[in-house]
Amino acid sequence: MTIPGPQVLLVEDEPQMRRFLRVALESGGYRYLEAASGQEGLTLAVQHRPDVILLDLGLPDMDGLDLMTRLREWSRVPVIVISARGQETDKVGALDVGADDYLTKPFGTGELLARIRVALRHADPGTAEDPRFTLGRWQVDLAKRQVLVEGREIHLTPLEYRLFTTLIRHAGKVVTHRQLLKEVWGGVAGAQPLYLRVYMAQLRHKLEEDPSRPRYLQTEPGVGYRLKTED
Amino acid sequence: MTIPGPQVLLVEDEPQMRRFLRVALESGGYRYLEAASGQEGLTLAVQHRPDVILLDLGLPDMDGLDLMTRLREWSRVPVIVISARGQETDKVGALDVGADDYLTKPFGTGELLARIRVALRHADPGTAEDPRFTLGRWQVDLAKRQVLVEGREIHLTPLEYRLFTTLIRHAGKVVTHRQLLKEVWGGVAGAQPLYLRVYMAQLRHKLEEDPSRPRYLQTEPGVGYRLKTED
DNA sequence: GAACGCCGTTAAGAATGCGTTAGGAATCCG
DNA sequence: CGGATTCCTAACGCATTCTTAACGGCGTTC
Repeated sequence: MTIPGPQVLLVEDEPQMRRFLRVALESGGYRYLEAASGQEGLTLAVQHRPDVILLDLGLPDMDGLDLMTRLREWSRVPVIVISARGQETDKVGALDVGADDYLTKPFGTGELLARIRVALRHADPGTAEDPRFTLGRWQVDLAKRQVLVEGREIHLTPLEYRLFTTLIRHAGKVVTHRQLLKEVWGGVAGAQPLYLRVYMAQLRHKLEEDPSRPRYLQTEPGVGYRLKTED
Repeated sequence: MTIPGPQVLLVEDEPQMRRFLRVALESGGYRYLEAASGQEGLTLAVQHRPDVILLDLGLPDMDGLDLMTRLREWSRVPVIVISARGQETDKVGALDVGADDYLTKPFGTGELLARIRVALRHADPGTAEDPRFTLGRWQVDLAKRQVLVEGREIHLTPLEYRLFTTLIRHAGKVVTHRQLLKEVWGGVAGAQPLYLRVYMAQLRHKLEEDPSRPRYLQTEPGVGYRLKTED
């Protein structure tokens, strides 16, 4: 399965150029949206909130700079201007009304895609919500290195956390003693299976409702441990 | 008199080009800083924290892409590459290791200045919007470089401020010792975890209500520190 | 039913990491 | 050049974390 990529809106009146860019963008993994006029471009921008806009300045119905100005009244979506006009005054004008980049035709698709990546990088720092691993009463935010049990934060020591996240990475599957020792203790010589018993007990105390009868942190006798996912 | 403008660091080995750009930048209202080699460029970046870096890829002592990579280990300062090489692979390579823009020589000063304005706009997420960070009794105005605790202004030394804002930028997340040392001390060789203990103690004394039991500036033993956000 | 293997639990000492203080070096600024 | 600020470094005590050992329960085997 593919995660739907960022959405790109192309505002361009020439059908030939649209076809060309559509292929480039879709094969680059982006969701594609197009408008043949400035009006349509504004409408689509409102409706779909694209992640990047590619804007041709030479539109039939309205001036590209006007479109930029109208757009910037309510949105800061990155705009990459693509234009046949390479005059410096054109570039400066577009950049100063809020465009983020200016590409002069003709340009290579490689460069275009690279500049789109830059634009997305700029926009990203706000939109990124941390992915969370959720199981029963537990919520684990791997980016924050934070473990919540029923919304309350639980403190785990470095080894506890590594053991827990190792089980999470292999959620549902049995992880052997040997593998756990390797991944958590990093192949240090003295690592013994005894450590696992001690730390699993600590984890159960901190995380399980009834530590003596664990619901998720299960033992596979003679083999290893596993984090049970379904119930 | 003029308010000191943003500071621009130029990394460029050709004296002629340096003279040309110096005039352009200073008459454009920017504070100007120059380095003739990659090493010097990195050093000046650490010491002066420029607002924008103009980087010529053709340096005598080190590859421009290496410089980008080293820089991006601890800083997100906008970098505009200026290069005589206009090949698409060069552009894509530079943009993908973290450059924000790529200008091919020769270029006009008007365009350069406009692209610098774009870069500054990105770095400062909107002068129209709050560059302010609020948490509990604290108010941080990142634009003014001002920290208020219950409305009273608290003076932080440069390193204290950098450490604090680094934690703010990763608010909620654990920032490892290594990462903090890189971002605050700029990857200088002698940086030791001891520094962090000393400066965290100072920050807590200046900012926390009960420095011995910090509410926000929390320690993650064996890992790093974190600015706890209430959620 | 005793012996054994495997696991969970607890606790205590060892090792490590952390907070704190303070003094001297380095730097900045007038 | 002198004073003030800021930074670096070392030392010490305390807290946390890791390691290790001892003991008891449970099931299986002989």
